[in-house]
Amino acid sequence: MTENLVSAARLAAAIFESGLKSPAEWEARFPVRGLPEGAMVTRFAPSPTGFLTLGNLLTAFVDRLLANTSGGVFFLRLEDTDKKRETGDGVSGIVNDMAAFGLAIDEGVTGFGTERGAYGPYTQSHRREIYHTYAKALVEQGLAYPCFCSADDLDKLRNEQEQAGVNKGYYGQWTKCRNLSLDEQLAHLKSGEPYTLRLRSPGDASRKIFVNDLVRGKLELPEYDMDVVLLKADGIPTYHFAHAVDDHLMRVTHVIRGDEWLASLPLHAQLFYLLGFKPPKYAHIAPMMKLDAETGGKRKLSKRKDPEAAVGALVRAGYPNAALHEYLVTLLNSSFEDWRRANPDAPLAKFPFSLKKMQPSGALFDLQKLEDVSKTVISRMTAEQVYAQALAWANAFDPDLASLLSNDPAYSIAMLSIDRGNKKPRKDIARWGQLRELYSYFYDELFEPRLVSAPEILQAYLEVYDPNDDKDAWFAKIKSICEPLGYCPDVKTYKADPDTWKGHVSDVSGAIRMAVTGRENTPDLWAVMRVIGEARVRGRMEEAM
RNA sequence: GGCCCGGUGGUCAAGCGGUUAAGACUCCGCCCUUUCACGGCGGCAUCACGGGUUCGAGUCCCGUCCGGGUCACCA
Repeated sequence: MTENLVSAARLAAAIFESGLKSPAEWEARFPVRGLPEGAMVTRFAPSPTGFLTLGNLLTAFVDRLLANTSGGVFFLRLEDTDKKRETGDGVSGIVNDMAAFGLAIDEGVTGFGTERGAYGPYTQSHRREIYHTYAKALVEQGLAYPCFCSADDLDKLRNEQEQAGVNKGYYGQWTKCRNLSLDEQLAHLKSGEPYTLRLRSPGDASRKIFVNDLVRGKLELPEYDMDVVLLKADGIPTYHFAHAVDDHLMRVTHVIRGDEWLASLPLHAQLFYLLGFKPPKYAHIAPMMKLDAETGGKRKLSKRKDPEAAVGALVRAGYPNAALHEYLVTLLNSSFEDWRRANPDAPLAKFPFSLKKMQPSGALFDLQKLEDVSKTVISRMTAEQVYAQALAWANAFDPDLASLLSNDPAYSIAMLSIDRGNKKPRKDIARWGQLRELYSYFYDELFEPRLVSAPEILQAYLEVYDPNDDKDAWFAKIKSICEPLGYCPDVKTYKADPDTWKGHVSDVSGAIRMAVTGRENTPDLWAVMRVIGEARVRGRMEEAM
């Protein structure tokens, strides 16, 4: 036994550079966080490959929610251990998308090459020394060994296994490098051939382990028995090893990730155990899905195929963050809709979000539902809030609209106040990008005049029009011009005997609406006319005749 | 193929052995309404299938089928 340990120490010394810190030193440098009981530490750990979709953001959103509701910490870590996929600055896109989406981080990566927080570095490529410390410790305990198999060797191995109809992988009898003698290992090392560092797994696939997942509950899975690669030939860790080391040292309590990681849970459990770490709690959440137009089936939301689901595209379209957030919570916990109805004005953070209430299978990204949620969210805003947010959006994406809006703020706010602030607010705006189209007639620059087929209506109305009329007087006048022109002032009367009339009040007000706004569909006409003012009303009506 | 996870209306879903199987979105009717909306009411489910267990089963068990994931020096 001691003999073995001595060998292991010699092997470790031959593999690793000298002067490495000890695990204890890292432990001391990243102490357990002094957070109150129950506070959750969560992290979002994407690989830096550019922008994010709503689906990607789903896990980050859960992370943020959990940290918020528990008084914990949420940070951003970069998993840039795959140098083959490196694409320059893949960081800024992610940071920008998160910021645009309204997801703040407490610590971690803040931009290309910048970060803040006491548990860094938060970029894996800068943590090499730390990984090597722990890798060395594993080697010293005989729990890891260098593997000199080349990519070709491994291909051959897989072929053999395929032929034999047996599970593929580096395990059991197939582990060529596992039982090399120290002298053989040293000789290989000395020759300078590339090698990886593999785990000497004590697992036995015929045994079961029980792991707990916060979404799915208790899971029975086979023990992990593969000698996975811990350190690649370039000395950079694989995801699995980095996950264990980082989440332990960064004192993460809850790992929220896509359910594609479920299968590696036994490996991770083993890694934490062998490293002597307390494992975090896990929640594997299903990815957001999309109905595939070609196959007709569900498939994971993809950056490439679903550009409309990219965070940048959603923000550009003008969905308010609050709407995006509410939509996501609706997807996460369906009980949210009931809660929201009961607490229309409560902040989202007050919602008792529960991982257990999440559906284990993937939900479809539903743009219509998003639109509806967004309309409701916006309908509950005050005119001032709508103005501020719409203007901020327009400043970024539609400068012409921005100048129209800000030209006369009081006017714009008056426009946005129509049918708003009452118990049944109008639900017309789903995204700021619709504002230009929806409210165009309030601005002469955007107004598109339309000819009205019944000019006599306009003529008659112009004679009685008084901009100072209150709503009842206004409405009475509309009715008063109906009959002389052959229109029925009362809808029910009209319906009882439609043939004796040319139409009813709806046609009369419709003609006026068309002349004044160029639309068939607008908010309350009386209010619209008050806002745009007498001059415009008269001018447009005359023009429409 | 091995292992794992799922399967309640077009969509998101409640439900956890006894319910007329909630609710939301979409769609379609109707009602309310000066218009446009909002809102209200109604319609839209053989709970994947087949066997059990039970007085009784979306709800528990087994099998089948279907969907997804995973088996990399990618994450």
